[in-house]
Amino acid sequence: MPRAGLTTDSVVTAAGELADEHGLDGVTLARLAGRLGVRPPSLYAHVDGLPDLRTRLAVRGAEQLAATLQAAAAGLAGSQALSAVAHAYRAYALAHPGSYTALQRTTSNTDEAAEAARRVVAVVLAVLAGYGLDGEPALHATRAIRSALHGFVLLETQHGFGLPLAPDESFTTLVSMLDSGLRGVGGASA
Amino acid sequence: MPRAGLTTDSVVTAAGELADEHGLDGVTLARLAGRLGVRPPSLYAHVDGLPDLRTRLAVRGAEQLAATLQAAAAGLAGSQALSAVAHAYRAYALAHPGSYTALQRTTSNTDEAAEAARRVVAVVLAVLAGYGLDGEPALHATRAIRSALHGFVLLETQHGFGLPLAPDESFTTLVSMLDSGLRGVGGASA
DNA sequence: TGACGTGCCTATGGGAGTTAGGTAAAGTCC
DNA sequence: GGACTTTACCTAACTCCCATAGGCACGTCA
Repeated sequence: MPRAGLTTDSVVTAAGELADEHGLDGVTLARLAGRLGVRPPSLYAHVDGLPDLRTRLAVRGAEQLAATLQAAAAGLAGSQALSAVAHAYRAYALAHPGSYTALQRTTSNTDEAAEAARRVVAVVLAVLAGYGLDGEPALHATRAIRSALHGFVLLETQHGFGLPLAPDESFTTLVSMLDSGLRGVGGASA
Repeated sequence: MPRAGLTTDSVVTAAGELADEHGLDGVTLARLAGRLGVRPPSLYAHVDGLPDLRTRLAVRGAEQLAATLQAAAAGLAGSQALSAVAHAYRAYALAHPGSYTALQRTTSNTDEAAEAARRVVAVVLAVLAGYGLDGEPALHATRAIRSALHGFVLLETQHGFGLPLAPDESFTTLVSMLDSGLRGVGGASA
């Protein structure tokens, strides 16, 4: 029997595809092994069990998200930067729902995950500088923005919006609320 | 052997406690049966398996949340109402993390779940009326508010905030951003 | 007091994650 | 090019979970 030629990277990649198709809970070692043409125990040579696999998915997702946001914000400032980052954030989550869920559900904070999270925060902080915010108030505002984007995307991907109302417009409303919210808070403290 | 005297209600209540202690994924029929002094199959007399139990947890959580928000908003308007609702929302999620997770993850939309969701939306819409918002813009704003609260609470309960920064202040920042965001959007369209 | 409904039980099956130990393919050194 | 080492993958087996089927005994009501 020829070897499948797996690596940790190819296993995690396949798991990501599985997560985007069947949801994060649909990622089982049995199904993943089936897709890779291998028996479940063989995966343990590349990944240390299901929790480790989930952590790796989360780290990969965080890194991709951070890179996406950095690229989106490049060369922009103020409202334009905020809007670009927000839409890039949402686009990533919609395109990779499984990875996004994984990245949210991580409890084990590895160094790589922390590093990716730091990059995301850095991008938002750079945007906030355009609103005259820095220091501790900027950190609080970062949390607020992150919360809003995260919540919206989660509700949207998990079909939490009951009403038949265009999500695009709702998202635009959210972004402009954040924009004027930042001007209100920033204007008071800057 | 004396009977345990279970009812559907007592089973769901115990499951809610379990969810708040061990997380929603920690709610297994085996563990639940152990807590109730009963064998796992006995639970099927009161609940139709694990998915049904999760749905019931979600419905109960949604009803409790709606009632909490209604009580918090009573007699208030404008910024005060917004702040009261927001803080009540966060307090409920922090006090009942398991139920809150369940209420978020529901995919099966029963009539009761829809009704509870409708009540939550109604409370927020009433608050928005104080900002001069109604109709479709109010619905979009409702989604925005819900997203922000939901995202914050999720990040907080799942320890998504890496930095050692007081969450209370971050939340206050979020609420005031929403407040000025609503004034910005509301003033433009009302 | 006897029959009935039903709450809870044991027994059983199937599927998932995980570990232990074996086999054969791929790489390495003389 | 042949022998040794490494390692990718396998089968077998264990545990824990959800779920179903069928049986026993408790409580009620005529």
